[in-house]
Amino acid sequence: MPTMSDVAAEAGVSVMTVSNVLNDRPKVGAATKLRVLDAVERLGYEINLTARGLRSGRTGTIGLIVPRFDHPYFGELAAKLAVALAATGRHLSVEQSNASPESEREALSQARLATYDAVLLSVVGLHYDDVDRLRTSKPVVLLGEQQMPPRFDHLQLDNETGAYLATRHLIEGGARKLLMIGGGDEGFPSMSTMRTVGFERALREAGLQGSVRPIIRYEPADARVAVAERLRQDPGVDGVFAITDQVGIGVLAGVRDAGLRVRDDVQVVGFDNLAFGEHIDDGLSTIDPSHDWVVSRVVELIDRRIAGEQLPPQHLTSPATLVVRGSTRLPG
Amino acid sequence: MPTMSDVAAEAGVSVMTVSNVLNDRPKVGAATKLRVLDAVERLGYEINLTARGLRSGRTGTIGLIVPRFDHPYFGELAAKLAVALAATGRHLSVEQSNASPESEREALSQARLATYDAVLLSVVGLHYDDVDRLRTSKPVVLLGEQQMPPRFDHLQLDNETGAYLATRHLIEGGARKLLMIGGGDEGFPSMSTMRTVGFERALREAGLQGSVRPIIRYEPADARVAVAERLRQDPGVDGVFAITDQVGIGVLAGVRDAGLRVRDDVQVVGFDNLAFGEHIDDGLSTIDPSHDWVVSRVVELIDRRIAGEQLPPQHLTSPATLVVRGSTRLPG
DNA sequence: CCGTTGCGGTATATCGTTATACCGAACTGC
DNA sequence: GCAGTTCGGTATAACGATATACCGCAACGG
Repeated sequence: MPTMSDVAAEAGVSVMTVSNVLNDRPKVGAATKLRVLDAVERLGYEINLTARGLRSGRTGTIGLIVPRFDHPYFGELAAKLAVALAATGRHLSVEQSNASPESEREALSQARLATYDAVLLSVVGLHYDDVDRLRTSKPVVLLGEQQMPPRFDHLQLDNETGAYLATRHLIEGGARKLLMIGGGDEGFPSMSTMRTVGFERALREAGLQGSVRPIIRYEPADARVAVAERLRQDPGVDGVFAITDQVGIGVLAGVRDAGLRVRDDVQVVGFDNLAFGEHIDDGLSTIDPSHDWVVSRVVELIDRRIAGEQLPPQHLTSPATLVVRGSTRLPG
Repeated sequence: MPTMSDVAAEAGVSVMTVSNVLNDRPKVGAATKLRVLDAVERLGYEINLTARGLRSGRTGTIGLIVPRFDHPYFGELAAKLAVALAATGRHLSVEQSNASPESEREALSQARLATYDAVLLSVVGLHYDDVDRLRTSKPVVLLGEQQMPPRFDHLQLDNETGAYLATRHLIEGGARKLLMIGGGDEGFPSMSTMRTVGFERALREAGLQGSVRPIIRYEPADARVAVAERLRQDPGVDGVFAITDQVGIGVLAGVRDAGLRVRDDVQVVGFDNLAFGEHIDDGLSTIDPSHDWVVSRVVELIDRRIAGEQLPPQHLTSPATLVVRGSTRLPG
């Protein structure tokens, strides 16, 4: 592969001039510019990003580290981030943190982080200490609902309000005996804790009782079994708040497994507004996490951080809004 | 951030010795090794991957380029690849090719590809010429159903057999008037063409007629409208082959929109075996693309390519198997 | 006692860029 | 006519690793 020197020789100029042309730096004459571009064309030259990165310290690439690739939530977020970053001339590269314990350490190592201009770290499933250990010279923005060291920029969702809205919606649609699948107070303000708090606030406000059935993994299969079992034990349940849409799929299936009808017998609402929710059964009502809001904040924030702007750690909370579909009843 | 020189100074050895220790190269004494590791610890040194990459030409990272992050098919494949690669000490980094036309060019540029030890390129949505233009010194493995330049390693699915199995299964369950949603002969052996061929082979074998309703985007929403419309025009349809599971979701919804029952009135089978298919309604019957098979082939192949082994371009076809769930009837 | 071998370790060049400083020629203003 | 700018361009030294070649010393065989 040709290098910049080859191009310089071909065009009869110095390497710096080639570099200047390729980076649109000012001090280069029109005629020279053409000669260089011509030589680039003839040799099929393309820049070596590794060398550029080493010398300049910038790579043009933003890293996004997610716990897993095969969860639609991250896929949908990543897709939107990629588009938004592309618009600012940056490039998104996504890594999975929990392919193995070993690979998690590696993905979070200073060495790996340093290959990016900035890192977006989805903290779901990470521990406070894992993140606190992070040493890095590059900007890091945390994403997701988990308590984390305050020295980082951190964007999260308004879990409590979202859960409150979801639950209130169930109640307004006539539910009187409510069940939350997933969730439970974990003793610190995690996603699970905060959504449970919101669930309980809505119940309290309405003077109703409800119960929480925690599950270990937020997977459809686990939720399905848990909800079916519970509905058989406790047939009066007429409203289920699923902690995520992924859990919600399982809840819909579990309601059917128990021989009941979604909506008419048991209303169901999820959380996350994943794309498939629109087409499952008559649609899964849910809480929208405002990905677009998050994405534009993130892009703005890393722009400023990369530019070296000094500002205190930003802790932002994105709004949660209710999306009504066929798994719940409208009030009245 | 400390560099290798700092560590060398701290330990009272040369940089090469530090490098030798850190890379587990033989020619270093036990005592020296300890001194170096100790210095590394004290300084909190981590290697600069960019510098290593520049000098050695290897990065330890494999790139996976997918058309979009927000499609579960790629998420599921990427997750399995990440795990399998982690086991061989490599690291997976995923990029999206179609965030914008601009970013597609960039993702496929020699410059970008050169930052990886090998590149896995999902060719769905790419044109023959886009891929044919690819110039790269690194191994590239193509993934997916699309006709592509034969000089590349290429893994695809046995689309024809998969579609045949799906269709035969519908027929065995009693379907007599079949409809394929998505698909159509595109004039070259694309995924759409091959799945359509398989569909038609099964029909021919059974002496039945069927029709194909192409759709532009393989999205639930488009499929839903298309299938509902068709079922109203043509009420006798009792079996639908959806070209993908994603389309299948839409078909299930469309069948209900048309006032019919999935399975009892209209059997439905999809393709891809996406995770959510197990929990939608009573489960969506589908064709499994043998991701595990693909993943182990890919890992093996890039191992050999990276080792510099010379072998002719590998064109492999993964087996397709039927997964029966609640959207179809068992024969008899 | 001397040539050889092997072990532990080092000096130096190099990967392909960009940052920095500097330089010569042409132009400007007075 | 000369100092001061501006413009176009270059030489050189990094960035932080690794590849290569080489070196000193102890052990060893004959």
